[in-house]
This record gives sequence, structure tokens and C-alpha cells, in this order.
Amino acid sequence: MSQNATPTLEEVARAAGVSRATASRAINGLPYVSERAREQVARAVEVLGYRTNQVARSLATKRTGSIALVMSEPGNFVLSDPFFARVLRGIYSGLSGSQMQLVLLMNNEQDEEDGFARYLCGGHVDGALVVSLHGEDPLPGLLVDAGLPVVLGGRPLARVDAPYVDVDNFNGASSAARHLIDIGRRRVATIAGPEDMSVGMDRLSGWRRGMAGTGIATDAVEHGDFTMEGGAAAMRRLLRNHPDLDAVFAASDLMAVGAMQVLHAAGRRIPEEVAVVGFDNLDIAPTMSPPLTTVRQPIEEFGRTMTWRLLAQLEGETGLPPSIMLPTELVRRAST
Amino acid sequence: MSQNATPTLEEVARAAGVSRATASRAINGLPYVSERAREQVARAVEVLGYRTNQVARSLATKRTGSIALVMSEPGNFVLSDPFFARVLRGIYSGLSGSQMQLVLLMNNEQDEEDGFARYLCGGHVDGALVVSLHGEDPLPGLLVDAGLPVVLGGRPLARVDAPYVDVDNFNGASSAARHLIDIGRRRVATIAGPEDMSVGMDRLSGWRRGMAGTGIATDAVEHGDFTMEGGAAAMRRLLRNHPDLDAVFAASDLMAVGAMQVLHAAGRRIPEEVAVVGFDNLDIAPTMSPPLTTVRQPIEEFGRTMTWRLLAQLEGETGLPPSIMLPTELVRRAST
DNA sequence: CTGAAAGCGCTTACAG
DNA sequence: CTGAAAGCGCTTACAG
Repeated sequence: MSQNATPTLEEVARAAGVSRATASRAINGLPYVSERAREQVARAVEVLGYRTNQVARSLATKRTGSIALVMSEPGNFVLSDPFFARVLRGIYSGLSGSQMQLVLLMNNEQDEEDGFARYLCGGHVDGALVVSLHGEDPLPGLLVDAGLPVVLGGRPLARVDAPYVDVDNFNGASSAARHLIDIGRRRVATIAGPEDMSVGMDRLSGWRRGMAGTGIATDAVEHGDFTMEGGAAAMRRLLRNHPDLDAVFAASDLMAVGAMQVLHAAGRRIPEEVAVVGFDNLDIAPTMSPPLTTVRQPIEEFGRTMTWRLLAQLEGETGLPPSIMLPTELVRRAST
Repeated sequence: MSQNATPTLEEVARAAGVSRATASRAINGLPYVSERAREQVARAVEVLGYRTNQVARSLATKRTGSIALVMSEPGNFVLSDPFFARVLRGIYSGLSGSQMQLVLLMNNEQDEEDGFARYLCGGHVDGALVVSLHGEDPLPGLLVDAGLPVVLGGRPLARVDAPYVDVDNFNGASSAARHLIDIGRRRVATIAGPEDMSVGMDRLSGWRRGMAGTGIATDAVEHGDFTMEGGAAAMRRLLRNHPDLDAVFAASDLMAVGAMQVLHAAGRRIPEEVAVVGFDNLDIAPTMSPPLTTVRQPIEEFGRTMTWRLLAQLEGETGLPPSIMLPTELVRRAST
């Protein structure tokens, strides 16, 4: 079985009694192949168990038929985040019917940063989706310089000339803050995201914008890493430093979960004593006790849009927008 | 910048004043290159921003420098399973220092099953790790027939001539059953895994083996899909059909979590009225209330061993074992 | 130590 | 509709 390792086009052609050229045309379903030749080739392919060598084809066509999803995040972190699972679902949905394979690349813990660049720029893929960028990650710049089509998930902090898709974190956070003001809260804290990610910074700016003009202090700010544990730790710090707070806006639902656990443990009633707003609208949000008011962002749509944008670029579409912003919206529940 | 799309070896050679052959040798750090030539080439590479075209190299060398991890499971399922996160960590750890890139392939929901085979057999990777196989999945057979080195994670149900790494599910489950008997339980149920996966079947057989010879009935069996929800649903069926049960062995910790929630809701005290044993020893096991007695399996080691086995094969090592079994061990906690 | 040349397995104008 | 031929960008014996 694995003796005749891999028959080549040459052998198929010979077996079919045609040239390599027409064998190739027949296999790829191109026009200008006689019915007879087409059958002959099909039979030979079947008999020999031929599979086209994608590497050779790639070298000739300069197309691979696959794109990469790069996660600049340790794999095990990503794997436990429900947000990514939904982004991934959106990406697959955007890919459906496109004949493109998606290959996932995740950061190993102590990986030499360069592995990705070598792989991606080495012609293995036609383009890349890059999500969860931290700080001044040089990767997007490297890819762009190498001429690889790239779409970023989230606005990059570094100055790179790559298109990106983002959700409207600023206005979402702003509406969250305003909502807390509207329901009468006067000591509003926030658990912000990481300072080295635009999504963290934009939600913080948005929160500040929402608070602006109300005369209410905006000094109750602690940062978390978007995880439950991070949210819990930040909440503890907030309670210590601002024991009089009556509301908190967490920049992710997971952090809101952690914060609510700490509030419960501290005996603060939600929402009577402390109102809580999250961000994401994960599936768990409505099931929490109390159900979480949060900012909905279209997560699947986010993945789908990135994919669409990259595919469109690969197809040579022109006049594509350099960036796309997806809307967010406050979903009110019992936690406020 | 992305003007000079990609300089070729040819251009580097010319710029360095050497032949393509020595340029190639210099770049790949091969011997028999004069110091002078080596410097010349290094300079040219630097100036032109050369990156070797991996596709072309692959075609010439028949090696790609990457292996695939194939998950025969809808992506979003895998993404929320802590088990896979740890397997992945083990795989990366086994890969460290090997210069191999890992590419992840996950099943899209309604994907045409053939995409994987085309990709994998098309020369994109040097080998593949395949985990979470269901039933008679034809994939391993296709890969083996195509001559692609493959290592399976878990014994395949279908007859394929591929090496695999597995954990000792049988003895682990057996010791769980025996433990329940030893502590005096006389109506022992089990929440088994899927019937189309060897890991599910082996844990069920092991449980039966553990019960054998005790004269105790082994008819209280319900199947789940290894998830919390699946475990909860199975537990409800067990309570309905065997209300007198005094112990339950769940074939995964996640199913044990679901089962315990249902038991709590039904007012059954754990372990006084119903003893519970899980399988996996996930991080959550010791944090549950009560802490879960479970069968520990070396999850990271599982991933690391698969990787080692594949890498060894790629390096041409001979006499490699066709299958490797990793030991399991009962960890007793307060739930029994 | 170095270079000319063949070869990896395909695709694609070009000329019938 | 078909085939001879060039080309994709590398590597690697082979002969200096």
C-alpha cells in the first residue's frame, strides 16, 4: 500500500495515454479537454490512487489554498476562552464554500518568536488572520513587509499598514458608563483590560468618555487580564482602595464573573449595593445570578468579517476598506 | 516595501557574487563554504531581506518542517475542553527544540470530510497527530495509505495500521469500580463515554471488569458525551431508572461535575448517599465540593509521548513500538 | 571550496 | 482539443 509512495502526474498521464498538460487540465476541471481524455485520466487517477502534490502546485501557481489563523497568545489560554471559540466559529462560517483550509498557529510558551514569521512568509499560506495582538508585536509588520495579505482582529497598537476588523469598544464602554450614571450610581469603578491591547485601552477610554461631564471621579481603575481570576483580583483591589463604590464596569464578562464572586463573598448585594456591567455578552451572561447587564459584541460576525475581508483581498477585490468597525450594544439585565 | 515582493535565491547569489549552490549552502549553514562567501551571502540576505521560499525547498527536499495536529471534533467543542488544552501543552513541550511548526486542523461543522485528507496528503506536513477519533473515521487509513507518518491519540476503533499512544483506560476504570466496592457500595452505576470511541468503550469494559465477581448487577449504565451537560442528562436518567443507586463512576471529570449537580439538586448527599468517581483528574477535581475522587491520567505526558513517537519516526528511528500505553492511577478524595 | 546542471512535481502560455 | 517546453525557487550529487 504505502509502497508506491505517491504516483506523479507524469505516471497518470502515461497511464491515460495523454500528455502531462492535458492530464493536469483534466484533473483541474479546466475546459478544452476531450470527453475521452477526461475519462481516461479519471480512470488512471482512480487506479493509481493519485493525489496532486500541493507543494508542487503551490510552487507553480503561487497559491496554497490555505490561510492561517495566528493567535498571539499561549495556546492553553486561548483554548479555555469561550470568546475565541466563537470567533473561530465565525471564521469557519466565513470560510464555508471557499475551498480554503484554515490552519491554526498558536504561540508555544517559550517559542522562538520567529517561527511564525518563517512559516507564514515561507509560502505555506495565502494569507493570515492575526488575533489577540499584544503591545508592539512585530509580527504584523513582518508579514506585511513580506507581502503576505493580512487581516488583523482588533486595531493594532503598533503602527502597521494592515487592514483590521474591530468592534466598537469605545462606544460600547461609553454606553455602559452612561447607563450606570443613568440609574443613579455616583461612585463608578472599572476593571479595565490589559494596557498593552487596544481592546483594553479602548474600553477604558470609552468608560472615561461616558463618565465625562458628570462631575464624577474616574479614579477607581484597576486592570485585569480578561480572565475570571484577573477580574477577581482587580475587584479585591477596588474594594480595598474604594470601599464606597456603588457600581463597576468590567471590560469582559469573565472578569465580571470574578468580580461578582468577590462582591458576593464580601457581602455586597448586586445590584442593590453594587451594580455590575460586563462586556461581551457571552452565553453565561444571562445565566449568572443575577443575570449580567453587559455590552453585546457580535463575536461570530467579527470572525466572519475578518475572513470575508481576507478572502476578498485574495480574490483581488479593490477598494476594500482599510478597517471595519462592528457595532456594540448594551444589553440590560438584573445586575444593574 | 512590499514592492520587491520576495527576492529569490538567484538574486541573493548574484548580489553576493557566488553561485546559487554556494548561496544555498551558506544560508543553510552547510560545510564547505569559505568564510568570505559566507559573509558575502549573509550581507546580501540582510540587504535584500531574503527569506527562503519554504514551498520550493519542500519540493526539493520532500520535507516541510511542520506537523499537523488533527482534531476530529468540531472546533468549538474542542476549544472549551480543558483536556485538550493540556494535551496541546504536552505536544508543544514535546516539540520544543525540534524546529518543527505545529499546525492545528479542526473540523468545521459541515465541512466536506475530504479537506483534511487533501491537505495532509498534499505534502503540506511531514506527519500528523490525530486525536479524538470517532467510530470508523476513514481519515487515519487514508493518511497511512498515502504514506504519511501518523500517530494516533487513543486506540482507533477501526482497523488501521497506525501507531498510537493511549492511556490505560481499562485498568483505571477497573480500579475505580473496585474502589467503590471496597468502600462498601452495592448499587454501582456508571456514566459511560460515547460508544463510538475506544476511550469510552475501554472505560466501560474496565468498569465491568472491576465489578466482575462481586455478584453485583452491572445494568445501571448510561452514556454521555464527556461534557457536563451530557453527564447531567445521564445522571437524571440513572436516578429515574435506578433510584436505589449508591455510587456512580463517571467516565470523565466533566461528566462527574454534571452528575454531581444533578445529585445535589435531587437532594442526594455526596458521598454519604451516593459516592462519585470521575476520570481525568482535571484541575477542577480537587476544587469541587466535595473534592472529586478520580482516575488520574497523565494528560501532558500523553501529548508529549505522541509527539516524541512521531518525531522519532520522522527521524527514521527503527524498532519503535506500534503502541504505547500510559499508566493511570486512582486519586482518592472526599467524594467517596 | 565552488559552480553547472539536473531534478523536485506541478501549471501554463504558445504553437499547432 | 493537445503536447513540447519553459518556469515556479530551491537542493544536491557530480565534477572540478
